Parts: sequence; C-alpha cells; structure tokens
Amino acid sequence: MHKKNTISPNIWLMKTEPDVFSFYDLMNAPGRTACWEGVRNYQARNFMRDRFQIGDVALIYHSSTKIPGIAGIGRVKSKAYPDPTALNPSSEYCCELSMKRKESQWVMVDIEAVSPLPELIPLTLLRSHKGLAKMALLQRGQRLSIQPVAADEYQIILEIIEKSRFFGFASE
DNA sequence: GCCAACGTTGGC
DNA sequence: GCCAACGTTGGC
Repeated sequence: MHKKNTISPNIWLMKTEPDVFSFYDLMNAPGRTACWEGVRNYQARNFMRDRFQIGDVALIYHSSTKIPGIAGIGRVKSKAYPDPTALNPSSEYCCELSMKRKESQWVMVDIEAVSPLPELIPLTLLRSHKGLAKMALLQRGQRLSIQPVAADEYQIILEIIEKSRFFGFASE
C-alpha cells in the first residue's frame, strides 16, 4: 500500500509551450535550472505554494504544439517564492492586481532538468494506456497547467519511458 | 484557424 | 451570490 509521508516526493505535471520555453531550453539554462515564471491560475499557484516540496518530480509537458506530450523529467529545486514578473510593467506576465497591491500575488519555483526522455511521449500514446485513464491531463476540458500525478500513473509513465529507450514507441 | 470547455469578471 | 459575457487554453 502506498503510504504518504514526507520522504516520497510528489509527482507533478507542468505544462509549457515549447515555442516559449521548452524542456530543451531548461536543459540549456545555467545549472540546467530555471524559475517557472508566469503561472497565472489560482489552482496551479496554490499547488506550488502549498504542496510543492524540494525534490518533487516534475514531468515537463509540451502543450500547444504540433505533437503535445511529455518531453522530459525535472526536479523541484526551491520552495515557492514570489514571481516578480507580476510587478514588471514590461513583462507579459505583469498583473494588475499585484501592481495595485504593490505585492506579487503569484509564486514560482525553480525547476532543474534531470533528464530528457529518449523521445517525447505523445499525448496520443498516454491516451492509449488504460492505466492512465484517470490521469488529470487526459480528462476532457482539462486545462490546468500544473497537475498532481498519482504514484501509479507515474510508474506507468516510467515503464513507457523504459520501453521507448530500447524499442521506441513502435513497440507500443 | 476552429471551437469546446473552462476560468474570470462584473453587473445586478 | 448568481450567472451571462468574455477571455483563454489547447487539442485537433
């Protein structure tokens, strides 16, 4: 039985548009680490603020692109801290409410690239796995940019990665 | 580019 | 606090 404790890391799925910032950009960032700025959804923010722990796993997902899917694995390197772009008038992430209150209403975390996948796991492949049917990402109309991933779902994803390492997705 | 489905806003 | 209108997300 899975027992929740402070040792086992949480697993998160974090969406990004690769045209804006891809997993490969993260790989090439100094220290392979970047701050995950620009999250502007309360539920996603609250996950970072209340639930993110250093050492948590982050599955980096590419959205709004030709082949959406999981591109790489990252790790949470910091606790949540205020996202300063909310207070930057020249940033596309500038936030009116934050400006009015003179305090960022948004948070971010530092994410480190751990390893790219042998190949991107397409959304279509995730959909084809029965064991992932309840995964948040796959639910109709799901748009949340930061989602918790269940331990058993993560295990299935790791198995998919292991298979693709040797055989590619042709084996699926 | 379309559009379904969602989150947010604001009038009442 | 309701809910219609609007804006956004994101697969296709």
